[in-house]
Amino acid sequence: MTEEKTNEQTGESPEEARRRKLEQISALGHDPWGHRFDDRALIGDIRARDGEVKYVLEDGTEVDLPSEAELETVSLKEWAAEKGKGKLNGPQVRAAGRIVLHRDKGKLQFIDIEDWTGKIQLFVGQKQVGEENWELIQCLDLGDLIGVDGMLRRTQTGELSIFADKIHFLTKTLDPPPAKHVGLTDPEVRQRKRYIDLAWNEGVRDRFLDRSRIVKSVRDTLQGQGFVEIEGPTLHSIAGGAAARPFNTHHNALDMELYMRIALELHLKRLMVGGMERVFEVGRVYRNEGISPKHNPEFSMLEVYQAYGDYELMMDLTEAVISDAIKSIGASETLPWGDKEINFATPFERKTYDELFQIHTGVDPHDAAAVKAYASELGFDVEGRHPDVIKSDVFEEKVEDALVGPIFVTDYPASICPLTKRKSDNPDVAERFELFVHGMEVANAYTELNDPDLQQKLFETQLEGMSEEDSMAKMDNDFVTALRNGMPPAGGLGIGIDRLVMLLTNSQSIREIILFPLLRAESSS
RNA sequence: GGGAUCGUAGCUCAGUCGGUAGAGCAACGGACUUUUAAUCCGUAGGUCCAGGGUUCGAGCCCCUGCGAUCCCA
Repeated sequence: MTEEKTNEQTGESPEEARRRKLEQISALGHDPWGHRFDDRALIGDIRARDGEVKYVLEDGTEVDLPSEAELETVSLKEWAAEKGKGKLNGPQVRAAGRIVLHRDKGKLQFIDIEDWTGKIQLFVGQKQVGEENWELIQCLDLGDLIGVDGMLRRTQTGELSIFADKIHFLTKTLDPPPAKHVGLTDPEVRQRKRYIDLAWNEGVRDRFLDRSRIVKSVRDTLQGQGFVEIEGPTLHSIAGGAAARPFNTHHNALDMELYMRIALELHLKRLMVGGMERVFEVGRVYRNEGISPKHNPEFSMLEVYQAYGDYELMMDLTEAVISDAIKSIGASETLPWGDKEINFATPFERKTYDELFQIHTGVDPHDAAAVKAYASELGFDVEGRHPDVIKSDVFEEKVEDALVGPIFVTDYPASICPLTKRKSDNPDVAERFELFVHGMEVANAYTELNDPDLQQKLFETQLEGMSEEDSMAKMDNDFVTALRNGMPPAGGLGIGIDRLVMLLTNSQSIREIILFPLLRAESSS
């Protein structure tokens, strides 16, 4: 403690070193926080210009360079020696990006920079950039943002590189990056500090860019079929349209209890009454329930309604939306899913609820007593509960997890579908399907119920053994009134955007595809 | 809500039986004008998640709390 520190480098923390260099950058007359930097090309586009790099012989003849594959076997140096005396020439380029790797060879440095289209190596020599710029280059740290002007060429080993004429300083990074090539692994920190995860962990940024492409593709597919996107309210006075516990909130001026929406359904249907014949909304819904690898309290839903349609049409639409989304991220119909695969070739398999029930349980779905006995064996509480609720419990337990899919499960028991039209030849069966893939419910669709009297009755009917918050049957008089004004027969479809993105990007956790998933508040201690 | 596992340097991780706190990367000083996770020499860096307990002695054992991950409900 009393020992005197004789060496000025003693005890300097990474941050102190960076702050020292920040001061130095200012002292050299540069703004350590940078400024507008025009005319830079994206690194991906610069890399695509590799064909413009030529070997120019002394007589002025330009020779194409060997391909990347050939350079695996022959060094560029040997290749050039064979061609005769000459020099490499390429286009003048300007790039900007984050320093992700740094190899210091004294009077020569190799700096890898990255933007959101790719990485490229900078060849930076003291003699080439000049003394003044070289001093600035001594102040660079991993993570800093820089710009570069230089010629696109290849090094002796064949690596496509920008041979720097000048380095521009664009922004200092005070925190050191995570371990190179290992990155940030702690899942908590990855989510709390998503910026580090995005900047440094392989594939994270691409996954979120894919998410954006998928959402865009969904919109394009629907708009291409004449659907119109709308924005419904997120604050609802009745949390209807789905069976879920809502978040409660309050409007002060109106002194009114409100709920964050749990579904988009009922307002989109009101629009159908108003003559919006093909509408959809992609939006956030909020469900005050548990958090799991498949559940985040806020998530994104697509709901689509098509006048004069039905659930069969919604199956075709689901296939189109998913097929187009796969194309939009440049993927193929067969996608990896962990150590398994998913084959999204259309048409997807279709089987009825009862068929699947029979197959996976061996119990006759029409024999209520047998189903009840089977459920009892599985440990379900069966007394005083509606037969269809019992059947639904068994279905979720024994069938859903077993479904590999993609498979459309069709024709659900009507009593658990209060917003769905019944089959004209069988009022006990609802024209509904759900799409399952590897046990995950991805889509849910109905031929929409448009009979106001039946809708009112179903809202009034609580199924035995179902708590109010687990039930979709919540009276919404305003919605029933809307139906009295004539909603066309229609097909309606809901797709869980997050789950679709999970499946298409091989992400087993929803937290990998939601930028900022809900986390417990950090303790202040 | 229940169970299991985890929390150690900026990052990734070791830490034996309870006995002086360790490595790699990053950082700092030095050498190097064609490197590829560059290499080589040297230096520094710790609230072992928090609080309590047991003990001569706790990163390690016990309790409580906080946070995380997975499984189950």
